[in-house]
Amino acid sequence: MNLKELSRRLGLSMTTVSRALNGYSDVSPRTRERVVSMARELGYAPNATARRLSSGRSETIGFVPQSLAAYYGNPYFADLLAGIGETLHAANFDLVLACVPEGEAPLDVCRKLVEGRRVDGLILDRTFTADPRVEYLAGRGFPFATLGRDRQAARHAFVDLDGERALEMATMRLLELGHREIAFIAADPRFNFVRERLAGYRRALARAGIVPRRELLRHDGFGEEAGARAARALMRLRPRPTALLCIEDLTAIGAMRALRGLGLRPGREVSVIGYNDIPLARVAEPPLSTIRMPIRDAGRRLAAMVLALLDGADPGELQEIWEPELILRESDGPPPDPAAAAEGAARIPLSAPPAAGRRGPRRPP
Amino acid sequence: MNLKELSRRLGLSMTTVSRALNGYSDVSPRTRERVVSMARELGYAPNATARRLSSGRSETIGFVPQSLAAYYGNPYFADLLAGIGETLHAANFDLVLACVPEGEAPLDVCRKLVEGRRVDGLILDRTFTADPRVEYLAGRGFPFATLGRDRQAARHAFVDLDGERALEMATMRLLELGHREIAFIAADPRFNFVRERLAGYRRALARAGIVPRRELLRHDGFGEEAGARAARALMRLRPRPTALLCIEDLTAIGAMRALRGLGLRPGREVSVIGYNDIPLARVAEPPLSTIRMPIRDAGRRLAAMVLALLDGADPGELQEIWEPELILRESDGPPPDPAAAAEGAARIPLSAPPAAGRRGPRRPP
DNA sequence: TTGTAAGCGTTATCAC
DNA sequence: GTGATAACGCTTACAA
Repeated sequence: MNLKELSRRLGLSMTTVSRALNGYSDVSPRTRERVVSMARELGYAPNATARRLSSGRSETIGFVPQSLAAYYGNPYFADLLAGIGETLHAANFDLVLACVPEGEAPLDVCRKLVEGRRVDGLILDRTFTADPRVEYLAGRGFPFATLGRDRQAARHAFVDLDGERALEMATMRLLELGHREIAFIAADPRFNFVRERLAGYRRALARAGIVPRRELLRHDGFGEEAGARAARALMRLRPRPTALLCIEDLTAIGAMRALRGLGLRPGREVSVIGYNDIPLARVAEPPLSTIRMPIRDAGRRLAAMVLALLDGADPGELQEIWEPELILRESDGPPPDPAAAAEGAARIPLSAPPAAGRRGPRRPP
Repeated sequence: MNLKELSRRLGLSMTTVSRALNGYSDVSPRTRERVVSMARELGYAPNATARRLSSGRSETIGFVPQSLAAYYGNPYFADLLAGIGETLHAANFDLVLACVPEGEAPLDVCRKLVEGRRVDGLILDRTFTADPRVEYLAGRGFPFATLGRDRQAARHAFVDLDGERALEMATMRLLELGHREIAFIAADPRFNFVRERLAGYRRALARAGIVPRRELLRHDGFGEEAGARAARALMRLRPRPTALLCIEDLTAIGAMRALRGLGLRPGREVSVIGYNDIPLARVAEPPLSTIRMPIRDAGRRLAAMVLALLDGADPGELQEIWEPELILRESDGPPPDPAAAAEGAARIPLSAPPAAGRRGPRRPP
């Protein structure tokens, strides 16, 4: 059953039927009613492909993850997609999920989608500071929105949590608790959000007059395993860090596991703070202090932004930096020996551990 | 740049250019080369929508999850999509992810996709025993494959782990360790996989001459929270179960957490076995014994099956039941008091706890 | 308010 | 080997 057949049966032209069905005003109520009820009766559904070709719109938005691998084992992916999907669904748009296969560049996937006119707009996540996907799309003026900023952010729509501020808050919290040896388990610094968070960490420390030793910063990656590995390495340092900031909750949960394995209680001997507030964070042991990221809402906004772009909105008006919220649970607390930490640790120089007796008191063995 | 313009520049007809580009044999090598190089030079990419309309194929496969909500917090979703996506990508098909909004039926989403001819085939997951999506699609002879069986499974392609066998193995393992009070934290029994696993549990128990008390079976749902809740309730039972089978790993991880909260060590006082072998299972505390589900491979197979269906394959030839593998880690072990468990517990009747002194010895308080 | 007809950019069917 | 030309099923000027 197609439009031609339906109009034939109604004794009307395709034009009139099409307009009746699409809610145009210049069709008589009686005709519309006849058309609609006959369409339902005959089970008519318009052919989306034909509509798309004719209208020049694909009614489809693509999502091109930086790497799906980054989401393996990561529970918040479904929530992001749900937010995007429900918004697109309401607008009768399809969501194409582009899975970038190992060894292929996300840029090539973007290209395929854009040049084949398979999508009207795109959503990107986990932007690199210099992101080839962004350069390409912004260069072409193609409608897109990103989760996270990058160096071209001024030119496109985005939603981002203020990661710099977030890590500043988390670091300040630890400083206020008396920590001085604060480590950061980060990830690949090509990710812009890694840099931002790092900047917040450094800023808070700098304000406290602390330059963190190089060894306190690690770029291990996402996921539990990476967090555990990093934590174990950090615990071998002397002086030993009394607090661990983690790039993501899974990292933090892995780190806490490693700590427990070493007989160190997270939140007591060593504080840990995560990022994202995944469902697991609330029920971790101990419940993880973290930064709340309303990922579902972010998905909704991203989809809405792309839709707005298609309606001619200005990308400059579609840039949102959300204020972070620090969720304090039980994985952070004062360092075990605040006096020693405050006195000794803060003056450790940037690179090598101090030569014996050269400066400052050493920690008790 | 479109086909017409490209052919004009080449001084060839659209027909020839189209055939040269699509690898037809009846075009001279010289012409093909000219066409291909000119196309690249001018950055020609065919309009997918036009191709789709003309060829009658949408080159798109849809994935309609039973409920995306079931995947919130569930880490294996990305892996499933990766498997589907990489296979489709290789075939130059798009993957449309249909997010079923709360309050809407997955069936309606299927309808929209099928009747609007937006997809050539579908993939479904978490089938109900009586699944409206399946009834609808099978009834129309639409190409689709499911992750999991249902009562119409004979009529369509599917991949499934043999859940009945899996739970039989898990239950037998516990019986061999000496457990007799074995609880099952299940989920909504409309899911066919819940029924299958339940059947395996019952079969193994029956073979050991055990009819489980009704209270030992719970239908709490997925996720950590549900698992924790169920475990706490089960631990209030007398006699107390010495082992917990869980419908999914997250459930099991939640259950283990609750046990620890009650001062019970998983793998010692109470054994726990999960299902799926998500990455978290390996690093849980203690490492979780579970059933391995190669979800990525399942995604790959499902996509390949739908593609095969489009090439005319017979659904009856595309039905795979995979043999489960029990992964033994540290969350299972003998019951704390095997003698008492073996003697007393097995004879508890099905429904109510025994009236005092009516039959069998009671457990020591 | 309704109808005619020209696209949309391909692929497919024929002739030549 | 190559080229007209007709679909594909819809939307949308424009005409009536």
